[in-house]
Parts: sequence; structure tokens; C-alpha cells
Amino acid sequence: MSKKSYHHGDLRAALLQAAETELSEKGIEAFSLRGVAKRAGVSHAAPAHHFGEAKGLLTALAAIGFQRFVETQQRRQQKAPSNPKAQMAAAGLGYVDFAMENQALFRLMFSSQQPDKNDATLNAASSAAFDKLVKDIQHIGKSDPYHDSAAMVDVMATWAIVHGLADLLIAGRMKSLLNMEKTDRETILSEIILRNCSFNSN
Amino acid sequence: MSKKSYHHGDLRAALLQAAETELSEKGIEAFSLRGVAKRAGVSHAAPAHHFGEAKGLLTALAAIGFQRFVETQQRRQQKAPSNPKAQMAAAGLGYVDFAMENQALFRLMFSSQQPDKNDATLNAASSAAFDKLVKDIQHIGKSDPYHDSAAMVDVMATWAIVHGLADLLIAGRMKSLLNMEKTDRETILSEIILRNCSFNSN
DNA sequence: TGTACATCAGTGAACGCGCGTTCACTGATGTAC
DNA sequence: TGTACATCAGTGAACGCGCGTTCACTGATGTAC
Repeated sequence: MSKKSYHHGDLRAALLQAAETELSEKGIEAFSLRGVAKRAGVSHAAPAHHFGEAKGLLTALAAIGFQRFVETQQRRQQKAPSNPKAQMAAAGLGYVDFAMENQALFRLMFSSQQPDKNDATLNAASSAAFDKLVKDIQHIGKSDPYHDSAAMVDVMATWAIVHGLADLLIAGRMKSLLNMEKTDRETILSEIILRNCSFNSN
Repeated sequence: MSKKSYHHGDLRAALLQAAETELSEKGIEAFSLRGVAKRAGVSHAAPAHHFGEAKGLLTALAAIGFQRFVETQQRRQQKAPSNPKAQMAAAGLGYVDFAMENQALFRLMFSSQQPDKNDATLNAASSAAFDKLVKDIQHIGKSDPYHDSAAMVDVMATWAIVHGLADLLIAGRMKSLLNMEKTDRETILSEIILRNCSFNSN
């Protein structure tokens, strides 16, 4: 709040926010630390005090992304009926929602290159997202995917279909879905997600 | 073949090949025309005669990618039984194969930014890939997805599941699948692809 | 409570680098006669 | 078939730019006494 303060106060958080804007506006290939610093209103050498290199910043950003990713799904689920299938569909719609509203970040999160795969925070955040999926499916199928390989196949199938929908929509494919009203699109997305979830459930 | 020839002969093709190597080794964010020229053994100003800017080169590369993408699927299908479901599974395995063997190119093809979306060659190539998918599914469901919206939903569902599997495998998620022998992996992938294709088929 | 001092966070000038682009050039190829 | 000339494809030096990185610095914050 100190207007004239020499020190920023919470530059780390400000850098992360600026990085997200930079990423979505410039894209991953034009992303630069100098650009992020400029956006945060800070000298271009300042970020080095918090993030050694762009990779570190992107890794932290990806970790935050996974947290928000899970939150987006949970927010959807709170508004949905509590039966397992409705919860599954809601989570799937949240998955797609997050991807469409955070395209560059979503791609970064599922990129194989940029973020540091050995980063503990990132790994914890992405594992949490995966565990959430496993639990949602467990509620449908009743058996624990971690101990039942058939149930794990169900997990992979469901994950793939939701992820595929999200990635294809981002890519601008599936024009017919993109051109619909959001509610119509969600009706069809739910149908697609749930048709795949008829396993083990009765 | 002319060793000492001043003119390259087919620099355009050589540049495309070099660009593919550059893309897979450096990644999209470190991709540069100078790097491509160096790889092709040519001065760094030479590419400008064929491709105005990196974007044009990447667009042409994406178009070639879609052609090879379809070919990979067809090659798979030729080795498979001729019934519609086996053909569908084979195409899906080809889809995943291509993605895993051409990770950066696959990501480029389904990127929303880089390639020029108004490029006629690219659009033709990507449409051909989509049409192939539609036809494969039509052979299972019997009704034309272009005239039957329920069948189009089938197309989207199948596309999503195959694409999702491909993208998640590339991203290094689905560790359990990645750690398997290729044949075991393909058994499970086929199962996942086909479980989704039980629509309309009997 | 006040003073001294260490530490920390951010500044701004400077650097070297690889990039895309420009430009005058050169040598090979193709065409007209 | 031979010659003249235009066009085309690639060269290599030069440029300006934004990048990451370094470094001496400055001013605020925190701590010891």
C-alpha cells in the first residue's frame, strides 16, 4: 500500500500474476522475463531475486495453475447434484472450462518441456489433480483404481475423453461445438463425458 | 547430387526437413530461421527466398504433418482386420503412434497460435484428417455424421478420447501406460478406444 | 526507546549474444534469337 | 548449335533489437545492544 515504497512488498506474487498475463498475451514462445518485469512495473533485473530463470517462474505458475484447476472443478461440483455421475460430469465441465479460460496456462501445465518436472510443489499440485479424478471415478465404480487395474483403465478412459475435449476445443477444432451457446455445448459435453462412465456402475 | 552446385536444387524440401528436426530438438519456443538454415547447411538469409517468416515455414510443416498423420493411420489399418471396429482401433493406434513419434510436430499441428489458420494447404490437410475420422466412424454407425447430429456427437466423443490419450501420453502423464511394453499398451488403448464405439452399432 | 549495523529487495547502466532483416553481390539456370 | 541476357537462388557482411546476465549501487527493513 505504501505508494512510494522502494520495496515492492509482494513482488513474487505480482511477478506470477504478470507472468500469467504475459503468457496468455504473448504465448510461450515470446515469453520473456523482461516482459514480465515490465508488466509488474519493476526493473528488469528484479525478477532474478525471486526466480533464477524463466523456467522457475513458469514452473511456479504451472503449480498455481493446477491448484486453480482443481478449484474450478470443485466449484462446479458444489452447484451440481450430489450423485456420483452428476459430480463426474460437473468435474469434467470444470476441466473444460478451466482450459478454455486459461488456454496458454493449460497448455503449459500439460507441456512436457517447460516446467521443471522435478519440482516438488508442481508435482504435488499435479498429483492432487490426478487424485481428484481418481476419487471422482471411484465414487462411480466403487472399486479403488489404485488396487483394481480395470478401474484404472476406467480412469484413463475418462481422463482422456475430458482432456481430449478440452484440448481440441482450445485448438479451435470442433467448430460445431464452439459455435454453440455455452449451455448447449455443456449439454453435449456432459453427454459425451457420461456415456463413457457407464462402466461398473450398476 | 551436384556436389559443388551453387544452387541447392531443392532447398524448400531441405528446409522443411531441417525445420522438423529443429522443432523436435529445440522446441517451438527456441525455434529460429537461422537455426533451420544452419541445419540445412545454407546461409541464414537463404530461407527468406522460400518462406517469408518462421510462421510460413511452420505452417507448411504443419500441413505436411497432417498428411503423414493420415498416412500413419492408414498404414495401421492395412495391417488390421477389415471389420469397422478393428479399423477404428487401428486408426486410433496410428493417431497415438504419430503423436508419440512426432511430439513437437503433433503439438504444432494442434496449436492454436503458430500456423496460419487461413492457409489453404494447411486447411485442406487438416480437413482431410477430420474427414477420415468421420468416415471411419460412419462405417461403424452406418449413419452420416454430417447429416445426423447424434452421429456427430459420436465422432466428437471418439476423436476426444483418442486425442486425449495421445496428448496425455506426450505430456508424460499416464505413467502406468508409458512404462508398459508397447504391445501391452496397445491392447489397453484399443480397449479404451473401442468401449466408446458401442454406439449405434448393433 | 534510540542508535548502529547487517541484510535484503530493487535500480539502472553495461555487456555480449542470437535473432530477423536488409542489401549489394555472385554464380548458376533458363530463354530468346 | 552458339551467344547474350534476364532471372533466379544463395552469399556474406552489416544493421538494430530485445534478450538474459552482471555489477556496483541505494534505500528500506530487521535486529542487537
